[in-house]
Formats: sequence, C-alpha cells, structure tokens
Amino acid sequence: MAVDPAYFAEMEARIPRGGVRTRFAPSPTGYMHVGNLRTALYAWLIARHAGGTFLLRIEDTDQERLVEDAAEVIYRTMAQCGLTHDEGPDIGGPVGPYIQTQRRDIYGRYAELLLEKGCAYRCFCTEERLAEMRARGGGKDVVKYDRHCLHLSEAEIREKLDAGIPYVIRQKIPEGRTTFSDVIFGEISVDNEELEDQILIKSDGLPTYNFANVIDDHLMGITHVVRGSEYLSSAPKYNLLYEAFGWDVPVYIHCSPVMRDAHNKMSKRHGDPSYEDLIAAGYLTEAVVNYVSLLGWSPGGEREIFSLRELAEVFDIKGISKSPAIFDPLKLNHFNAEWIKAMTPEAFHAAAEPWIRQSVKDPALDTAAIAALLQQRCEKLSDIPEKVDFFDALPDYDCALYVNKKMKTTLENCREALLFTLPELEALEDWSNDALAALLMKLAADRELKNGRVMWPVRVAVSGKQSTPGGATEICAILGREESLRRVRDGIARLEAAIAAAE
RNA sequence: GGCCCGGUGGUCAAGCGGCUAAGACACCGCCCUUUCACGGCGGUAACACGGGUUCGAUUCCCGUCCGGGUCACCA
Repeated sequence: MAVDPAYFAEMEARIPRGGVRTRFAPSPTGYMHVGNLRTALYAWLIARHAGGTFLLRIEDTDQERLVEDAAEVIYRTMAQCGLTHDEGPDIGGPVGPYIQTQRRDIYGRYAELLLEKGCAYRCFCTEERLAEMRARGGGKDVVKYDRHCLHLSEAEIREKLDAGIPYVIRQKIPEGRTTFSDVIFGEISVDNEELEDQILIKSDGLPTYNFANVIDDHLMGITHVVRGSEYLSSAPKYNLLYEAFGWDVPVYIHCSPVMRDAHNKMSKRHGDPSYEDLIAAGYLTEAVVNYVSLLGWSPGGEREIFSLRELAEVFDIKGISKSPAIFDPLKLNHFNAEWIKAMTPEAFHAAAEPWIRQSVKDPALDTAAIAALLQQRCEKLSDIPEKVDFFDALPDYDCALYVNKKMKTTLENCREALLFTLPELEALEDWSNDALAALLMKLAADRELKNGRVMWPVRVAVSGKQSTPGGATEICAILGREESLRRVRDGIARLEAAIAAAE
C-alpha cells in the first residue's frame, strides 16, 4: 500500500515539455452538439495557432451512461471538420492511453499518493447515511458532506478495509480561500467553506470526472484547458488538487455556453441539431465551422468569413466573450449561402447533385446546368429539391400565375404572347439559352413590348411556378425543345380554358 | 437559498474615460432585372436601472433588477 516514488517519477518523465498542448476531452454520449464542437474548435485553434499539439481524450468513467460506438461520432465529426488531432485513442501518443477507463490504475496510484500526503481520505459512508445526513440538514437547501470519515483511526480503517466494506476516496479541502485565474473571466476567488470534500475515486474504483481530469491534464502535459463555463465553480477544487500534488496549474479558458434561446443551452434533449444533423440539413462543413467559431468569439475586425486555416492564423483567446451566445439558424443560413457562392461551379454541382436528384429523376436533364442556376439562389442544399421539382413534371398550376401587375400581364395578353411565340420557337434551330433569349427579346421588341410581357408567360408556362431558379430561356434550354414546346402548348390551352371560364 | 459569473439594437458583436456607439444577420425601402435570387444603395433599431468616482462615463466602483452556472459515487 505504500506509494512508489519511482512510478511517479517515470510518469513525470513522460510528460512533453515546452510548447502549447490542448485537448478535447468529450464523454462519449453519441452526440456532438454545437457547443461541444465549438469547444473542440477553440482548443484546436489555440494549439494550431501556436504551432502546438492537439490531442483527443475520451472521458468514459461513467459506466452508467456508456453509449455504444459513441466515440465514432466524435472521431467522424472531428475529421470532417478538419480538427485533426496529434495524439488520441486511435493513433496513440507518448502519454497514452487516451481512454480514461484504460487509465484506471493511474488514478488509483495518484489517489494513494494523496492519501499519503494527507490531502485525501477514505470514506466508508453508505448512500443511506449520506441521504440521511442530507435529510436532517436543517433548513439548508444544500448540505455538504459532514466529514464523518475524516477522523477514522488507522485501526478503524484497517478493520473496515479487511471487512471488505466499499469506500470512496475524498479530497480533503483545507481551510482558507482559493483563488484561481481564468483567461476570460480573470481572477476568481472563493471561500473554501463553499467547497465540499468531493469524491475523487468512486466505490467502483473509477475516478470521478473532476479527479481524472486533473490527473490526465497534468500527465498529458496540457498547457491550456478549454472547457465550458459550467466548470468554473469547480475550478477552485482543481487548483487545490494541483497544489496538493505540487503541480503547475494550466491556463484556464472557460467558455460560456451556446444557447438555443435566452434561457436554454443547446441540447440533445431539446432536439437541437448536432453537427451531423446540420450536414444532413444541407449545411456545408465550412459554414458550420465558420459560424460556430464566431459564436462567442470575435476576431475584432469587420471580416466574418474565415476558413479553418484562416481561423487558425487569426485566432486569439482574448476575443472570446464572457456572455452566452444564442445560436441563430438564420445567420448560419447566411454563412452557408456565402460558402456556397464561394464554391467552384464544379464543386457546387457535385454537392448539389444528390439534392437535385431527389426531385429531378429524368436522366436527360442536365444537373450541371440546373446547379448553375441554383448556386446564387440557395442558402441550404436542402432548399434545392423544392426549387427544381418542376423540371421533372409540370405542376398542375392555376392560371392566376399568369397575371402579374409589375409585368403588366393578363390572361389575354399572355395567351396572345404565347400564340405568337409558339411558332417562332418551333422554328428555332439553335436551342441554346443565348439563342432563346435573343429570340424572345426580339419578339418583344418587334411589338414594342417590355421583355417581361413575353418572358413572364413563357416562364410560367414552362415551369408552372410563381418563382423559379433561372428565367424563361434558361429553363427552356434545360428542358429541351420537345418538352418546352409541349408545355407552351399546354399553357395556351390552359389560358384559353381559363378565359372561356371567365366569360 | 449560499457561492460564482454575466447584462451594448430581435440575434452575433466592436468598443476597453471623451465616438454622430462600428460591422454582420434578420427586417423595411429603392435600384438592377425575363420570375425569384445575387448584387448595389439607403433606413428602422442598443449601452438593464439607480447611485457614486471624474471636467467627462457604455467603459471604473457600489447597489437593485434580470439572466446563467454550480452546490452528485454525472461529466
């Protein structure tokens, strides 16, 4: 039971020194929400900006909440976002293992060390006794552990140990006041009276998050700890632990949460989107990363569009804000639209094609040409199917669509326009957008009409929709001669029926 | 409830004692235009409140209010 100094010396020797080291340490719940992604992103950016090391560690000490294959989602999300790690469970590294359940004996050893230093003690209290203690806690809402086991004698401890009574190891909080420093929040100081003798090692022998975190961050040489602000209140306890071990305290960066609205954090429970949900909803990874980076951080200038690489260049911890940020899907839409517009036509076509094909089944239709019309007009890829459904099949539209005040169109003049346009279209040899446009504009000019007087009825006839990506001629060019002419004739028939019905 | 933290337009935010208080999204209007978009131009809209400190407070201090976090053998 005596601690072995050589063991600790060896562990210390493994710690990489010099250079920035950050980590992302999720617990595998099978869900990577936007807040998690942002935390990972900031940790990654801090490391990359400094030319340091970024590592991934899986915190799976809660046996009751284990989710099958949950780590896969994390690996996948990180990889897709470009948040590459230099060390981690899948690729190893100098301070492994990187999965907490595989480090079990490490925590045990360090807990023993604390025991020997007199900074921790064994507690044999049962759940029942604890519950009782809280129950008779008087009028207080919250009751700290009463240190019932703090003063057990060696003999008593021995006796209980021999009897096989389960126990936990608790941190012994000293008297006084603890002050710690956070890059974002500055100096924070609390009275140790507020701190409980928290459990370090659970009765199942596994460490609590709080303990494992301190041990791992130290043994893995983490220089900058990035985590959510919900850990701000336990930071003093961490400091006390570092002090007890005689270790240097890392730089703390506590980030305020990403909110779904003014009162609630983004959460799985509320159905808020995970990274993968956003991708499935038609968002681009670049846009998500870009937008998320700006939720609670500002580069200072007026520029907002940044690639991951550019973010790594300009990222500065000082730009992280103290207050929570509400996730605004509308603004994400804007970033997505910007990233879509920035794509090459080829890249956009590749990304858009599956979405186009959701509603455009006819293999003869040119998805590249359709994509070209779409690129400036969609915010999310998921906007696409609804916008292009008319290519496949003309919807059963209402002739009221033909009447447009701004275009000065009526049922009658639309019928007239289609009637004089139809034979010209039938005679047109070059069925390209340019030729179609030249023809229709000439037809309008010959009659001293605004282009819209001809374009509008043709566009309505070939699309059957109020608005479309692309105008009359672009749609005709994509539909092809036969289908376009068929739809124009159909339009004439519909107009005649509508006019007859009106009379 | 105790303790900790926060509070600039609807949202994200710049600001760090002296500004007509940036910019972006959203919204509205105009222009462009073969629809819708894109683009261009313009507009509405904010320092939670009350005390100090100061020649001068959005900026510093105190209080109030509001909001968040935390007080587990969860992370």
